[in-house]
Amino acid sequence: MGDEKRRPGPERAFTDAQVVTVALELLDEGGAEAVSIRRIAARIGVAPNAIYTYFPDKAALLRAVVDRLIGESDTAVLGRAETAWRDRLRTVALDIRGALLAHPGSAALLMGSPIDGPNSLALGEAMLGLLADAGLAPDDAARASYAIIVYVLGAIALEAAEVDQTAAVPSEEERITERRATFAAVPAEHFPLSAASAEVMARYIGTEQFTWGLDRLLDGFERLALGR
Amino acid sequence: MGDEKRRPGPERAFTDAQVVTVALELLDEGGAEAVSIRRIAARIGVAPNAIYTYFPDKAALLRAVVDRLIGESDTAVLGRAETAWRDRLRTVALDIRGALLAHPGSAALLMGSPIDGPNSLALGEAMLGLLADAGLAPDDAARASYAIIVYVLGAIALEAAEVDQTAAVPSEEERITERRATFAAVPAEHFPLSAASAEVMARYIGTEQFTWGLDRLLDGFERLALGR
DNA sequence: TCTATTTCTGTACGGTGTTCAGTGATGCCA
DNA sequence: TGGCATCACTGAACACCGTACAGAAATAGA
Repeated sequence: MGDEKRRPGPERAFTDAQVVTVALELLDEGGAEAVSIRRIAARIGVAPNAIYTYFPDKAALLRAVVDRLIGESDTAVLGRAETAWRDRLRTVALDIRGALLAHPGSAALLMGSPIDGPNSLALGEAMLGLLADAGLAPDDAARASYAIIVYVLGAIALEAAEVDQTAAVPSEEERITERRATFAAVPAEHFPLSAASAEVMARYIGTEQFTWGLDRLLDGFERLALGR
Repeated sequence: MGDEKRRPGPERAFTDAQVVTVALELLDEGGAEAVSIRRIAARIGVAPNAIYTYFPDKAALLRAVVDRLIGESDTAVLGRAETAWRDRLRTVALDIRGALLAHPGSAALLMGSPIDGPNSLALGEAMLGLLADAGLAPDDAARASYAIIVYVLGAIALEAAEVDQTAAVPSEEERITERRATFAAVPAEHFPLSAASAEVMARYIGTEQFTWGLDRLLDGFERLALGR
């Protein structure tokens, strides 16, 4: 691990970590489409193609950004065995949701590149341990772990799809208010059930809906663990 | 509804439906990034900016494409009351998954624009009716409906993220084989649980995993419907 | 000291979404 | 019937984008 500074050539003017940091800044300021090689380079103070010294192409850069995002959320609670497994899972799921929703446009990145960086692996490992604690057989634990990731990322992606990525993130309450206006226009004669559920549908993109669905999934796991 | 041909100006040389069709062709041939205004216009045989007569910007165009995709899957089975609600839901979920996975890159579009077109509304309405049949209270039915959409779209998005969008879609078995190679490289000393579950993890992107998670979610709904 | 290697720059290519100012065709109204 | 407002589309341009290629400067090891 100690191979510092042994190659020839001039000193590096910046680092790959710095590139990822700047990419995240741009993501926060202007959404996913504001993350461009040229803009990153300009902010670092370097020619655009200098970036290619560190990443083979833009896709690789975005993969690194995704892994940084995953690593940002605090997953330590997953291993804390003194807390009930259900609470630990809920906490981490909410934590990840919060971390990702704080960066508008992060969902677009998540869905655009495979999630297989080191931080993602560590998260998966922690969840496997937790689900084993919950009483699931190893294979079931793995399947359950992926189902949770699917649910969490799906929820975030759908929430993020509605946010204007070029502006600041509105609060949850603001976003719900806007949706209420949308669903008020649903024609009751064609879609009676939807019209009657307009209020609940407006709240689809809220924390309660998120935990409601998560709890149903966890109920399903529990039934499996108890053998019915 | 009968306002055909009353405005001045020359006849339209093409239709918005045609634009969506061509966009889908390009999506199938070259993935999401092949869908460009200029390419669509070229294929129709028209100047690029002529597209702006029909759509205010590219985002609106993509929204129309998304709704077309949703409408492509056969949701008629949702209303067939003689089949058990669980089977109906499973069938439709699998159908949607199939329809979307047939178009590589469609997931990227789905996650990039809100899903509120007419076809999406119709799908939601059908699911509300079905979940009411299952014995859920109206509010719970709405929440359950969204939870399912979250799960289905999340699963598809994660599967699509791994596919090279510029080539033809590989078969499920091919994709799993590729993942097996990836997870064989997981270091067992750092991630023992993950390494032990490598085979299941390789199969995350398969039909069985998809239905496994869906069944857990449906189990959770059932528990709610039975009042425990 | 020489040489191989590495980092970064300048330049360029082919693409993108979108805007703006025309140009001609059309239906409506006086 | 003539005029006119309205519409569909074109040509040209702008400001970007990712990235390939060639070269210059700097450094480490021989």
